[in-house]
Amino acid sequence: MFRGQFIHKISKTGRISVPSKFRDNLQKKYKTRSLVLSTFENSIICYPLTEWEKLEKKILDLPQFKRETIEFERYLIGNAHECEIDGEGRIMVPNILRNTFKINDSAIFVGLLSRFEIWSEKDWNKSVKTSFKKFQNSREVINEL
Amino acid sequence: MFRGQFIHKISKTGRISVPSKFRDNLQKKYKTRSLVLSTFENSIICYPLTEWEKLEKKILDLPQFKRETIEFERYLIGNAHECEIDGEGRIMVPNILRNTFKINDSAIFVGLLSRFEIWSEKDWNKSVKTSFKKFQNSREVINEL
DNA sequence: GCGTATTTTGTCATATTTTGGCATAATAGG
DNA sequence: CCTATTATGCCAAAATATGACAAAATACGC
Repeated sequence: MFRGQFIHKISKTGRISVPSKFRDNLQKKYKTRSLVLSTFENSIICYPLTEWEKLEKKILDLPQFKRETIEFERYLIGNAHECEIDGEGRIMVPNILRNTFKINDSAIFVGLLSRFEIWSEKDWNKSVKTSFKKFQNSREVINEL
Repeated sequence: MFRGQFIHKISKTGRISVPSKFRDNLQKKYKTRSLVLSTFENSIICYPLTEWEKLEKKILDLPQFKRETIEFERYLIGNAHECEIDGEGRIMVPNILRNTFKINDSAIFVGLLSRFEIWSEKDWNKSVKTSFKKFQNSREVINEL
């Protein structure tokens, strides 16, 4: 499972090393060295390739001309890029995604069980400020846990 | 069961020894040498790995694009780090958590039955001052005991 | 209270991870 | 086809985590 937060430097060319714990999990649990990066809310969302493909299968079952399907696809699939992890444990974050989220110097990796997110420091800090409050609200929903 | 309070020194690198009573309980009752540390209110919350994984399983069943799920995950999972107890009974507290709660010199371990918390001395002392009053209020609510 | 056993803490050496730099390869644009 | 730009592979330095050992502090039994 992907968990926790890690802050890493990103090179001028968009290279960044994936946290080693994430890499281990990727290898052991998902048997892959590839990630699919896409956009979601204010950050880059990252799926193990194998998980992403499951998601695609589910999306294929949605009614293909329904407005919601198309809009969901344009957003999630239309921004998806496959990235392989190199020998040093790094990936290249595509420019389009980097520019969209203004990820320049450092980036925060945030584990979310079966996937993780990459945030710009600035946006993450902004989101953290309200995160406990949001958590409090979401807690109501998840009372039975 | 985890009970009571213990104060321990934390090294510059973030290493701290887990109270031996907690270690014994972890081994005997939960059959693990690993903890998961996360944030909750004003301290680091610590679960035996085996208990934590039960929680994760429940979370995995929630709809993954729903707002509440994500906000819950970002807060609880996004701050969760697995820590193994080493040969000397110590764990490494990740920098991110240490910085969040300003745990620098000494830390207080507080047992809460199936889990425990790690506090900075300062915050713990602050919380102690109001804790009897809070207890008085909570007493009204906890009727069925 | 005293001696022994256990627990906690400090230090150092080693291993792993992350980062930066550079040379080469691939690609796109003119 | 040549050039400019971007991507990739490789190496090494820096930063960080881990393991081992030993000293200090504390708890325990007598």
